[in-house]
Amino acid sequence: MQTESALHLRRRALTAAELDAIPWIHLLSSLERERAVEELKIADASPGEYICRMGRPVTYWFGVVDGLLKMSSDNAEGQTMTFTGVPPGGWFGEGTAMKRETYRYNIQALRKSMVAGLHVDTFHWLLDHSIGFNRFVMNQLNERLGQFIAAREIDRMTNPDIRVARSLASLFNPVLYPGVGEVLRITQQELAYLVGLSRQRVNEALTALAAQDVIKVEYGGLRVLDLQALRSQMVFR
DNA sequence: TCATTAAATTGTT
DNA sequence: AACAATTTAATGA
Repeated sequence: MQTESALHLRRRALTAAELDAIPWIHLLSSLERERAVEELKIADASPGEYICRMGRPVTYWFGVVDGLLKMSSDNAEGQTMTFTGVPPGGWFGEGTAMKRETYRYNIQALRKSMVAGLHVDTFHWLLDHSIGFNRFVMNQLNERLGQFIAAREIDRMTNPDIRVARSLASLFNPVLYPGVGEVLRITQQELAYLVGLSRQRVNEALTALAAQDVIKVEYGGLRVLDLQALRSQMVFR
C-alpha cells in the first residue's frame, strides 16, 4: 500500500465484456445508454493505488469491472479502519455523488483491478432522465443500508469463524456485486486484511466452512455452495 | 505445444 | 513468522 498518485481515468471505447460487467447499463434506454457509454471512462489500478480519498471533492461515480478494492477510513487518531471489500460489479459513492460532497472513504485497490468511472455530471443527467437508473440507485442504497447494519453486527462478533462467514456472505451479495457469481476471486491474505484477522485464522475458518460444504476453497478464490448457510452461520463446538 | 523455471498462494507448525 | 507443498503464470525452445 504505497502508491500515492491519483488514478488516471482514460476515455476509450469499452469492450462488450467490460460493458457487460456494468450492471446498470442494461437498465437504460438506448438513448441514455448511448450517452452513458460515451461518457464512461476506465482505468487500471495497481495494488495499493487510491481510487478516491477522503475529503476530496467527488468527480466520479466508480464501479469495479474486475479485481478487488478496499473501502476504509482514517479516524482522528490516524488509525485506519477497513469497512468492506468491493468485488466486481460493485458501484459506490452514489450517496456523495448525489449531494456533490466530498468522498467519505478511501478506496484502494487490493490487487490489480480495472475500475470504471462515470463523471458526476453524467451521473446527475441519468438521475434526471432515466427511471431505470433511478431504480438501480435506489435499490443500491437500500441494499447497502442492509449491508452496513449487518457489518455492525459482524463487528460485535467475537467468534472468528462467524466473522469470516458473514464477511464472505456480504462479498457474495448478488445485488451489490453481481459480477461475483459463484466464485469470488480473493486470496486468503486479502480476506484476512478485510476481516482484520491473521491469514492463519482465516485459513482455519475457511477450512471449517469447507468441511460443512458451505464453501469450497480453491486456489486464488472461493466458491460458494450455500449462501444462506454462510449468512446464518452458527457456532459449532 | 511442451518443458522448465519463477512467482503466487495455500496448508501447517 | 517461517517453512514446505501445491498451483498458476511466464519463458523460451
